[in-house]
Amino acid sequence: MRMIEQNEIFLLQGVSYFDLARTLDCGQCFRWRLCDDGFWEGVAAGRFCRVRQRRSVLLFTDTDRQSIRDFWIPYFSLDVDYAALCRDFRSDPVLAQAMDFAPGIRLLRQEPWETLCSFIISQNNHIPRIRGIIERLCALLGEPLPGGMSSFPSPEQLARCTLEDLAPLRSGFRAKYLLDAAQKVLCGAVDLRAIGQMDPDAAREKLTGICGVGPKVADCVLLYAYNRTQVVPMDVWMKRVLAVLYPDGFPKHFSPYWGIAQQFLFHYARSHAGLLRAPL
DNA sequence: CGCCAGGTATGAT
DNA sequence: ATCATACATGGC
Repeated sequence: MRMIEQNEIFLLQGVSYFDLARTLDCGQCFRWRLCDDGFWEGVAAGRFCRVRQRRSVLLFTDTDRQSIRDFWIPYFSLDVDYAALCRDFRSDPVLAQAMDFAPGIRLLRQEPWETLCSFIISQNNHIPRIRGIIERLCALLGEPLPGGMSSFPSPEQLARCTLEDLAPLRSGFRAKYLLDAAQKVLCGAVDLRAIGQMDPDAAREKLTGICGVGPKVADCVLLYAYNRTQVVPMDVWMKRVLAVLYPDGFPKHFSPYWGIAQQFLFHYARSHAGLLRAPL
């Protein structure tokens, strides 16, 4: 990969095994929007940018060279050798089919606090509605950023709120969970920095101490924010995949990376609902 | 209009 | 331990 600049637009060339649209639209993140001009715009960790893909080239605007190198490349996992990973995955026929159906999905490295809140909101909810709630949350409590979007509100900002303050989010029963998460993170009962140093079982134990955080939400945080690639969040779709496509369990061979494989399988399952819907 | 959603807390066996 | 049920809301 190499980066060149053409009047305010940064071009990242030689990008492979990457599909921007699928990566941003596969249910791991909720704050990116496709604009009419083909650019995706979004905010991550308090940074706004616009990005578009043309074959093996990524075009960035509203950011700078250093942010791309130090933040956006790791954010999109463009520093990870997916060629080797996908070659390995291909030895499994089910995974090969899922990757052929929708190649290029990469695991994002997202900010832990935002990821925690996002997946608290995700429970028993539709993806379009998850997006709406998060958008209203950021507009209500986040800091305005250049570009028109707002940052994700900090634990402090959220902890200052009452349930009534959060009513405009229309987040239903989840609002009290958000407040509990904010309080526990603010007072140090849950130390998001320390969780980054813990093994997945200890981390899961800590996270599920937050009201509204069960095993599925905790695992989403471990995978999508802490890059614990061995963790597989078991939602209804992955349970169906397991029951129908892997009746003898997931092959052990890829165990350090099953979380990444999960992304292809999750997307494949949702796109073939008819084949997988009935059983559980 | 009902059905259901990237689940979890709660109370009952 | 395991199992059923309620849960707020609105996209489809």
